[in-house]
Amino acid sequence: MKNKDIDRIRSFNRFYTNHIGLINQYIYHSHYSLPEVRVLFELYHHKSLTAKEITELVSMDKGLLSRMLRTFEKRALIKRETSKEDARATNILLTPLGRREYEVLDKEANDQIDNILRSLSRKDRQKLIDSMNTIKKILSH
Amino acid sequence: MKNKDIDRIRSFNRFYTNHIGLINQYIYHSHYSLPEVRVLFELYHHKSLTAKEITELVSMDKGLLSRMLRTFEKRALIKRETSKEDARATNILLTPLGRREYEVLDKEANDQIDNILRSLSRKDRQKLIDSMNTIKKILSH
DNA sequence: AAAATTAGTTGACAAAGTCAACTAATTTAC
DNA sequence: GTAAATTAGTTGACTTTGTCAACTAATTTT
Repeated sequence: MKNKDIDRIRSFNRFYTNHIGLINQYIYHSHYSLPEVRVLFELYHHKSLTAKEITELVSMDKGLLSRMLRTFEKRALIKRETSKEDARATNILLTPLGRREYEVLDKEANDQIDNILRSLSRKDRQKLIDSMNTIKKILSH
Repeated sequence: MKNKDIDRIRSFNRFYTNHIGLINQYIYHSHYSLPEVRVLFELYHHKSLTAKEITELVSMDKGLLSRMLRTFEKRALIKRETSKEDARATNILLTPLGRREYEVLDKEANDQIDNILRSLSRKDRQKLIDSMNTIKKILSH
């Protein structure tokens, strides 16, 4: 039955939106906002990115990002290097301090998930991860 | 391996946040914002709610909700009735127009999901829903 | 070499959310 | 039974987040 399927999926979407919201609250209470964490995440996992690339990765307005990067720069979290190939573009990368800051957030996020996993049996944990992988694979087409 | 599990879950969370974001964009382009849709959803599924109850259901600031309800009232989407039992509280319910408006949004959301399901084989569809139910059950404890 | 495009910055603004003070109604506690 | 405390909802002031368009400087395209 198709309609029932749709309802189940929408119900899951509501449920999971809520679930992720609860998880994010935690990191949210650091002095980084969620969009800031996402940008730091991308910078951490890429060595170097242009502002353009970041806006695409996290689908953020370039004006907004520009200001965010300025505050990151003031806090010495990032370093900018004008691209050799194209002087319009700037390569942005985390400073050692920026990397350390991200690692704190990363640790908090890990702990958060770890707390949830801890409350589950090994069997449920495996089922959870299998289900997530299944969903990801199916929806990635 | 626990760390790998954590990574997989975080990866799924990023993936699904993004996925839901894409789905929501669609409804977002109606003239209702996401929080507005959530409030309409709750009102649609409850006949009558107090403002207090709504703030709890969608975890929204009461000031913000108060203003939102005022605009809903101006657009004749809701009706308010002072509670007989407690004159501080107001029972809020959708007008017939409000219900029709929500049904349009609901239809759009269904179509959105339906489009995704359409692209899947029956087998994948079943696996997708099973996985969602599994996750929901495991994480609801 | 002029015209069009692109990366990033800036300013003006709109939308969303937070917080505390306030009113009116209702409990609670003496 | 009445004063004090609590509760539902409104309002105002403010912050944060996001949008949009104009602008500068560099680079392609024609």
